[in-house]
Amino acid sequence: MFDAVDSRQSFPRLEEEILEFWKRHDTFKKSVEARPEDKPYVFYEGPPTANARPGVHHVLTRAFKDLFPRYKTMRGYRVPRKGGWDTHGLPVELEVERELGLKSKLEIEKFGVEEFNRRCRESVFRYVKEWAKLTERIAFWIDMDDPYITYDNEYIESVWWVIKSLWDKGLIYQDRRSTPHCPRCETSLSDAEVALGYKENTPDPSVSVKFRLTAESLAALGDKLPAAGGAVYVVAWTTTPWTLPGNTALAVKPDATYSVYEVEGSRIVVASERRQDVPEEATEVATLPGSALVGLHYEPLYEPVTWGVPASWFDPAQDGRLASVDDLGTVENAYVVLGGEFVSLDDGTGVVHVAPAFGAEDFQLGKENGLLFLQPVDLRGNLPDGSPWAGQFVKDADAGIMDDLTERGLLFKRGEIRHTYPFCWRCDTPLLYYAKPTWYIRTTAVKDRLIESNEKINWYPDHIKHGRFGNWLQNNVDWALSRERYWGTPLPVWGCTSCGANQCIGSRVDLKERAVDPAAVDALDDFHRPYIDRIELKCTECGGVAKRAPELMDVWLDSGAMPYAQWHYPRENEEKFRANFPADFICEAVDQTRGWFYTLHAEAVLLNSVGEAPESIAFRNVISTGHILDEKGRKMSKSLGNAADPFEVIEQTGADALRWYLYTATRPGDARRFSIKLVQESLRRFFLTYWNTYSFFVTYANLDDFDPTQAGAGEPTELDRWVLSELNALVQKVTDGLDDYDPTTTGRAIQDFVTDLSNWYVRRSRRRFWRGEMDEDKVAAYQTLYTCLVTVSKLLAPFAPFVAEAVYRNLVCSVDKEAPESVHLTDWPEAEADLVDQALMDETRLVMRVVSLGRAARQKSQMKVRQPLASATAFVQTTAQKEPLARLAAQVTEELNVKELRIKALSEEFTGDFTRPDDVLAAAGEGHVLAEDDSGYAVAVDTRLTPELADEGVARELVHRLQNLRKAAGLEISDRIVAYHGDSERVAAVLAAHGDYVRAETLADELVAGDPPDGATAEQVKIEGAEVTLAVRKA
RNA sequence: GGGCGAUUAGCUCAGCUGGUUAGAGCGCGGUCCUGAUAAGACCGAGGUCGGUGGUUCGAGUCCACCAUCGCCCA
Repeated sequence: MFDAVDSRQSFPRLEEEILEFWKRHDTFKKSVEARPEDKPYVFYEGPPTANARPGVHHVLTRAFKDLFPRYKTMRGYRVPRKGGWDTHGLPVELEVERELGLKSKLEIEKFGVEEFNRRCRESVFRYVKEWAKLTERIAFWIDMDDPYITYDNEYIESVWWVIKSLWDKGLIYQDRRSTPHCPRCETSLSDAEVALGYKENTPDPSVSVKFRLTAESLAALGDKLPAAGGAVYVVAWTTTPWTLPGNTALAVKPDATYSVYEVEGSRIVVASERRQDVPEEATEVATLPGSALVGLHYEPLYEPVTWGVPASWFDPAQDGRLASVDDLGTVENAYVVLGGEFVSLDDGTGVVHVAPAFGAEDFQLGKENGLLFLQPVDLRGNLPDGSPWAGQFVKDADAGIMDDLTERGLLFKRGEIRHTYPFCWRCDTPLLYYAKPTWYIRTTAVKDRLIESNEKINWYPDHIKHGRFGNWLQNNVDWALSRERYWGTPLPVWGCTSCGANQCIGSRVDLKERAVDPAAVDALDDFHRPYIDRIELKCTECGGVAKRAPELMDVWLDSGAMPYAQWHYPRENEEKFRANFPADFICEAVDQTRGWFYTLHAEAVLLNSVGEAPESIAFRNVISTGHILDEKGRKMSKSLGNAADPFEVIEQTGADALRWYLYTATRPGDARRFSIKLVQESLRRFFLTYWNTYSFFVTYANLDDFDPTQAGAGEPTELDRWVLSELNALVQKVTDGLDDYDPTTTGRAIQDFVTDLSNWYVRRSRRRFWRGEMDEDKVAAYQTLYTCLVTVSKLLAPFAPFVAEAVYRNLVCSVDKEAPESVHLTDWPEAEADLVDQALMDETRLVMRVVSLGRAARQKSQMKVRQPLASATAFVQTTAQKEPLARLAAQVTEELNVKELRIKALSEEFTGDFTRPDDVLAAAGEGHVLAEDDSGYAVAVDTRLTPELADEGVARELVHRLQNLRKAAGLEISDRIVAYHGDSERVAAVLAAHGDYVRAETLADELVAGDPPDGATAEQVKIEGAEVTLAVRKA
């Protein structure tokens, strides 16, 4: 006996029971350990940070992350799934800063780094309970008992090893370069981080500024200008007025033509192509080539030296390194006009303002040309004390600077533009490009390998491979590694306080060997700041004392090091690491393209290139999921308040329905609109259909004491063969689809099968289950439906682990004590190719089409289906289609409730290629009503009723009414009844002829004419227009 | 400014290598069926397949340009 199945099952409750079962039986662990160790399938968990609540978008990736390991497990692979937590970095610090009300690094240091970091460590697991709960509730099977945690000393030690491996090959270097800098967090950001924070339509000033040529330069121009006239100004354009105090050069395009205009009493120089930006009243007095301007000097707008800003220059004698300058006059290229092909004439004035302390190109120009270097902005983005805008943030100082220039007559034009500008991805402060010393990984050294090994990775969706990710690799720049912060993996570099030599350590052992006080290293139980900073090393060059470089590492480096660090490789677990590298499968949202996907890839390629990683890829297959949008197509975000709470959804629909929706709604890479209504639809449309089919089976199987292990095979009908053919075709399709990492079309195929199973197979087979005796036909029907339900439960297991489990346990475990106790411990079904009969499947589609047309014809004729008709005539296209349709005619006649199906081929009835419906109708015969479809198939029904047919119709009507009454009376399906009918000659006559039929259908022991007794369930009905009372009571 | 992706019914989505009159589900109106079904069937309303050109005997599908949206880059 199977457990009774409630067709009104609450799925959330069911799932909670299954969760209990899994917990009690340790099913996850068993599913991993049941598979051989020498057949691994490797999954990497991209670690989340548990310092915020999980959302629906986390369910999305986790649903996909869960599916493939489950599938591969059933295919016989061992799939360990080690969890992980990302615990470092700016996001964590910011959260703690907010709580403590700290606003700057100075305040953090006053507060104390030790306590600050302690709080960071605490905060990262603040929402770990919610994460654990969600993980469990959606059946994301992952080992949370032994996760890797990026703040563990072991993890940090492995990350150090990564750096040391690269350091030894010269791939880590420090350089002063223009780096994106967050003035609030006071730290550099990597390209990847900058990419997270671009904002469109950001307003900025757009100003053109006049730089006055020196008298000497004016003289040098000599006769290229008209003799008369006053000062000459070169006009440069910028959107960052605050960088103007740092200006030390201008650049023009040497082969472009520049015009000299006279306007408002002065002469200005602007590229001739930019005439439209000059007032109309300006008159051109001369033109000169850009090359004529190169080498001229101009007067600085500001003299930051007088504010106390130290001056330096790019000393060519020292490879362009910065050297301090006491007297600006000694620098030849101070405030000079340079020539540069990069200068654009598409916007601005054709003259570029150069401030080496800020822009990347500017810095490079400075290096190449021995320019002055002035940095009049501190790391917090404020102007210096001696300046007129002392302590003002640069963006706030813009206005003051523009006012000042206006007053001095040096502002040529002032406006506003809107463009895309980068902001800090965490704290939303506008980023400043800022030249300062930063540590880099020389990823550009392995750029070709990065691109080459990307070819070995299988991307879903595939356009990411050469699109977004490939382009990113093509544009690779060195990875800015260092962060001037507190909570993160410390950079393992120590610099000598006497000779300046740097050394890098790769382990605790290294550290101890080189330490001034080795005992202090033994006593070190936390590798974080400030403790690590207290360790001093002996300089390897001069024997002096080396102190740790103050920087931390980019938190993304932690994440990319996870293949090694999760095992504490190479200090431990060499074999585990080798067995688990690279991953077969990873999955994250598309924003990880330049995040985790890149860091994993970059670190694998780097380590492989220095001989430390066995492969040049970290993962073979990757699914990148799209974003989840709200109902209106907007991105879900906390600030909009439109983020759906996954727990709420699950409470209403269950986790399986949510998972199913996420798999089947759109291809994984596409953005998707989410609403609970859509999840409810997937529940109704798919799960309820499957569940009801299952419930139907159990109801009748229990009535018949059907035991699939004892009953034998029975005698399968064409219908059975058909559905088994469809089933095996489905198994093949699902297997291929999942091998191809495509759960979407695969899930839809399962859905289509279940629809056919319910709406055709079961619908067409119902009577076989109702019939009294257990004959071979009935056994075949049971076995067939049983096979379908059980096989689908296995196919469904990776997608909808709960429902699959419930069906499997009840259908299989209750009758087979030898069977695995969980569907997740079973083997994946094999498609039996010899059961797939394509011709039969095609023929059945033809039957369905004919039935559909027949129903349309009945609809047109206004003849209820309950009323039997003499015949239907099907018009198929070709002679060849007649035979199979005739063979399957019983399915049509039953479904259409006609006595006979006549079959005609259009190709035989008509010649020529055009057939009018009228002709077809005529061919069907008198009294027919016709329906035809777009493809030229047609079915006609004969609407002429004989008295016998009419009687049968009444009998059917009586059965229908009595069945409704049974239901209304709340009777069990197998209860026997006594039926009553009021006085009606018509009814009496019909029952005289069809009484046996009515009794059999309604399980009536007696059909009594006359008034029903008290307690019977009665109803007034109309039979052929006459009122009749019908009633039933339990016999 | 450049790159990638998307744009098909009110909504969510199919539509393979070009091939008659473009589909499904939900929703809406109607009819029917039903002792598994919160279901199902049939009919109907609802589409200039984002736009404009082009290639072709033939374009939702291929090409070019444009528009809108999303993501990414400068």
